[in-house]
Amino acid sequence: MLNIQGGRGKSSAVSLTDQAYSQLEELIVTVQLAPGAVLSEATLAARLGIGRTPIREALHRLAREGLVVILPRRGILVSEINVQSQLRLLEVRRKIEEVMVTAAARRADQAERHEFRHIGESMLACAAAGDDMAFIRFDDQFNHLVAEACRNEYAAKAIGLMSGLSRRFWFVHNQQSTDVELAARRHADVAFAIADGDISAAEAASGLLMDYILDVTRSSIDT
Amino acid sequence: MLNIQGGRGKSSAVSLTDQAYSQLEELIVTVQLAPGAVLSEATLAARLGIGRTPIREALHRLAREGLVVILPRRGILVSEINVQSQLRLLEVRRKIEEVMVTAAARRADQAERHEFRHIGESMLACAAAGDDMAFIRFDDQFNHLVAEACRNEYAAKAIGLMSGLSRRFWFVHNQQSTDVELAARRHADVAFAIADGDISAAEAASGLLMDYILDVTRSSIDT
DNA sequence: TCCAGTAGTATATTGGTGATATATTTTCAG
DNA sequence: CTGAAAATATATCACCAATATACTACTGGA
Repeated sequence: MLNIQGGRGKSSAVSLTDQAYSQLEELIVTVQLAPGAVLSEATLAARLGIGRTPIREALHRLAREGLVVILPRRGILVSEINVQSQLRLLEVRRKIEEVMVTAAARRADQAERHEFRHIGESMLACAAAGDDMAFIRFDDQFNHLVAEACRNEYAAKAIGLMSGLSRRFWFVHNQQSTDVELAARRHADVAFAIADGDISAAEAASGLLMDYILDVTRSSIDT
Repeated sequence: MLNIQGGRGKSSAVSLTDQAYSQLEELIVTVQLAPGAVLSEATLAARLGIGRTPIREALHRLAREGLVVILPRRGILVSEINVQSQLRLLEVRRKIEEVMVTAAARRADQAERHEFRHIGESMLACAAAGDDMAFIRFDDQFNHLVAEACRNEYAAKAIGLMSGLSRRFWFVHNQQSTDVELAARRHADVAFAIADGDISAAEAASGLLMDYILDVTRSSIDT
């Protein structure tokens, strides 16, 4: 039989597949593995010091997210960065974020609302201090908190499909063309609206945030 | 080296993983593998007559879609059907479908518009004839056509994440409570709006279709 | 002779199998 | 009731198979 309830024991043990996935995603998102780079399961297995099976499963996950392309029996290559593709991604990401943000404004508990306010204020502080790296960390926290507070696992999973490509695009283009002050303002407005439970304000702020991201994405065509 | 362009040769060869995935999804969606059923990689491998590796990869895909739950080192079970969960799913599916349908109305080519009209008319004919099974097949065609015509791979993938759970829910509940006439009317309105390239009509029709699906889902609570 | 084209062979890479290691639950003796 | 051991399941590994490309030698014609 099977104990359906599941153990209260630590299920935190991270599988090698998860480790491989995290490491590879980080390498690709930060373009340490550059777009167009040719990979192989064997090479990566040697590089990360684990067997081929976890590497293989991790690569299939990354392929689903569009970060690598698997050419059966030929090899694996890191996908190219494509602005048109990114614009299509934002077309649907905008709507999903809207759902998540309004749901979070409706459903977040008190602890989460405090956390939203804290993150919003921290983002503004980072912008004032010009600390880009700290801002990016808070942005990560913000995204995870929204995913949890919206109480909608399907929206969270759908966004998760796109987060890798979005993060890589941001990583490559923010260095040159990002206005951290404005980015922080747009994010903080969303965070405060959720903290206040103001649904229509959250929806409006989310729209403005996505407009901003869209502008940055479009402007990257010229550079 | 690696020929990036790739071969013009047939890449249609279906992997065992794909076969296992298709078969298992069908078994679960049609509840031949009932919710709560306990599975194991070894059992399924024997049942489908293939090795454990393809089974394993297929099960991980199904877990992403929420059709099975993997309990690490303990077992695998077919997920339960949950109306509340289905309502959360529809909350986000509604928005993604809206994006896809409006995009399809904007971007479909002539051949696709003809196909949309044909499918819409066929659905109405099925309803008039009371042929449920034929209607379901056209619904499948319709969904695939929308995914292709909207020219947005990210929306298509996001919907794909949810299609398994949606199909199973429909499979279980339609036998008792579906009004095929109305379902066909709602679907056909969307199809015709796309065929005409009428974006706002497509958006409105999509909303009505989702309202209908939401009604059916909510009404299943009482039964 | 020299070059283009082609068939055949070698190599590299993923796809897939079955065995082994490890973790979790269950059972049963004390 | 407690704890050790058996049972059972996945997680991982090492190996083999299938296949696509790259390379090489050969052939035929100008």
